Amino acid sequence: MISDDPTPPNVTLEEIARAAGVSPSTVSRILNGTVRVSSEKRQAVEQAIAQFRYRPNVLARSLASGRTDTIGVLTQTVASPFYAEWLRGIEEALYEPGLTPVFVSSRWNVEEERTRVEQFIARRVDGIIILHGQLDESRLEEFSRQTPIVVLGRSLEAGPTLAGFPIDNVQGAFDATHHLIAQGHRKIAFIAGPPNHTDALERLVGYRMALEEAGIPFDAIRVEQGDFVETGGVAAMERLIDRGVGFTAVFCANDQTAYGARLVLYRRGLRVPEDVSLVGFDDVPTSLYTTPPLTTVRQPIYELGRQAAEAIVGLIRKEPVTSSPAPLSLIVRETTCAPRSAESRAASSG
Amino acid sequence: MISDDPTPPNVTLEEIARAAGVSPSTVSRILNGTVRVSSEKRQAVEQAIAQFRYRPNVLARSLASGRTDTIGVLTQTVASPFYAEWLRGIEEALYEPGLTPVFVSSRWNVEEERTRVEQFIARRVDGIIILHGQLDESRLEEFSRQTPIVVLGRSLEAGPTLAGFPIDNVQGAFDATHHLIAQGHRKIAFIAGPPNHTDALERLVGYRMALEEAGIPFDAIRVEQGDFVETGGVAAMERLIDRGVGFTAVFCANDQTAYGARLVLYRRGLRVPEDVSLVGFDDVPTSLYTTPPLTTVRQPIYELGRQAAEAIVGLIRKEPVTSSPAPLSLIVRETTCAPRSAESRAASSG
DNA sequence: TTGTAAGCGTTATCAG
DNA sequence: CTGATAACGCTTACAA
Repeated sequence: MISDDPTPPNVTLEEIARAAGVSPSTVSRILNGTVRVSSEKRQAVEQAIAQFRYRPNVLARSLASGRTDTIGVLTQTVASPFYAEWLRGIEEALYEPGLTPVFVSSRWNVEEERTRVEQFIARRVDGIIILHGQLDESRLEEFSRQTPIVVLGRSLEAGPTLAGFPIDNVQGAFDATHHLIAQGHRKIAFIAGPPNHTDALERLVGYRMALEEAGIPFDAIRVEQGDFVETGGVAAMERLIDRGVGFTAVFCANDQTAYGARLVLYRRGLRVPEDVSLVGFDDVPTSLYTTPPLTTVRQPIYELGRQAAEAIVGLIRKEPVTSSPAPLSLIVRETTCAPRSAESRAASSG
Repeated sequence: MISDDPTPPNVTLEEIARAAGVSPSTVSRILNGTVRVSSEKRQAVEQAIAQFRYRPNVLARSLASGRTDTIGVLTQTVASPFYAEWLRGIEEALYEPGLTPVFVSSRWNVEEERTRVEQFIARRVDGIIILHGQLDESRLEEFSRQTPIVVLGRSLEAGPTLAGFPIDNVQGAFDATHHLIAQGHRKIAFIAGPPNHTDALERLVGYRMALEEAGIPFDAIRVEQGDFVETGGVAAMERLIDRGVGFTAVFCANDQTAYGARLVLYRRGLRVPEDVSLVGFDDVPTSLYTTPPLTTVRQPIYELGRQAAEAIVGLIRKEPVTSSPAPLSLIVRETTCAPRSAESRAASSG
């Protein structure tokens, strides 16, 4: 909707053919290495290509061949350390098979999400990778009939062109909470994620399960609402403290939330982990460098990205897809320790 | 009941035309709103479109129209908090004009960078935005003859289809260093960026200029090599301390470097800012949440992204492009303060 | 091996 | 307003 002039002077395959004194098909063959061509003609063609700086028109090629060698990648936002790492995994894994990822974000909007997928299909991408997403399963199933789809972070009824890679948030959250309990904490607060976000909900479940298993009664007063970003962590932690709720540890629904919480702790003069233990979720790259380094549940994000990429390639090739994503793991760093009241028994050297 | 909704693989415009009893051109017209059509036929067509779930093939459309409504965006990596924010700016600004960004990264590889740009051209993107990039100017000039190009972070001789948006790294680094000096620091260390990176070099220049202006002799012993990521900051800071170089403040070539340096300080029991003041560069989103929040030079990344996007749109429309990027600004937060006293050398010896 | 020719799905140019 | 009919640039049987 912008340009108003005709296509810029672009050299075409036909012109190359003419210049090299061969037929268009021969040029095409050389370009794609389809069949052998006499080195004589090949020379001529290659020279013409170089001379005219010829670049094949990908659009025309795709239109004719029915392939675009392109994978549509849909995320909620591109502006997050979490997604960035994930995209990198996809990108690297797609590089070798010669596929190009096209990243697009739906900015947390379901409507836009649907539009984006439709755009992908309209662009005839060879496959689509969706991270989470809020599209309902039937819709996904429908779309997948037009283009293979892999959804990361969701459990889907597998089909020949649809695969879901669930992520075990419950287990991860359980482990994190359990770790705190094992260190002697009983009053463990939880800063949740967006109430409509599946991951967030599952993490809450894991938290509750660990509590229950340890015979610690769940108390809603220790649960605050966050939003998966720093500001939400700040607000939640402030409410938690101001309300006078007692706690010796805080489990945050993700790392960014933990960053926000950690800042409030700092402002209030509460030390981490001596006064309050802190655990995050995701293991975003920066979490290794917070002060002190954050104990968190590691999602092998980069790996998951790679796997999603490999899965979509498999789907495209109609190969069987093994959907067993890498497991989450608790990474104990330095934001957790035994609560002070238990110090006498712990006798750690810190 | 068997579904009467088989969703044929690929419905085409022609089939819609047939189903609606009109000619392909009429369908096309309705799709593009080119000219008025009788509401009678329009009805029929729209119904057919809905019924068959028809989605126009973008490839064919582009091939025929010579327009892709797409902007190629080339970054070094997609896995950086810095780039993410920048991409978001581009994405938002391109949304309104109806353009779709295609993000691709060259992974710090010059060769790949060239390949990517060529791919963009082969895909007939309407324009290209490059962040920094290592392509030499003549090459860029050449490429820009095929497709308009905007380069952010570089100063380029402007042409009708090429524009560079330089960023004043020197000034930013000068301000940061000056801030430290103004607070009484005299022994200011500098952790540099990659030696072949223009931004890194310019920041070093700014550092030296501020020193010089204040009559403080430059001492290479206080300059350590980093690499713009956390690990480099860690290594550099360790060398700085282990070597017994005295300093009361450290200026880091970027925020990620500062994160690494800050961790070493923490490990060594040096407080920030009481024992050592710390300044970064970029103002990555997380820097607001480090402990304590990082004093840094703010690059209005999001804004720059928007501007780059607007510039490329301008170039495409052949409108004059005003290339005056938003200036950098020092954001004083909590990692800097006056040095304790002349005696207190942070790393005075081991 | 190499050339010919028929598409691929739309848009665009002209007549009606 | 509407419908033929060329492009658009390349791939790919099908022949030669």
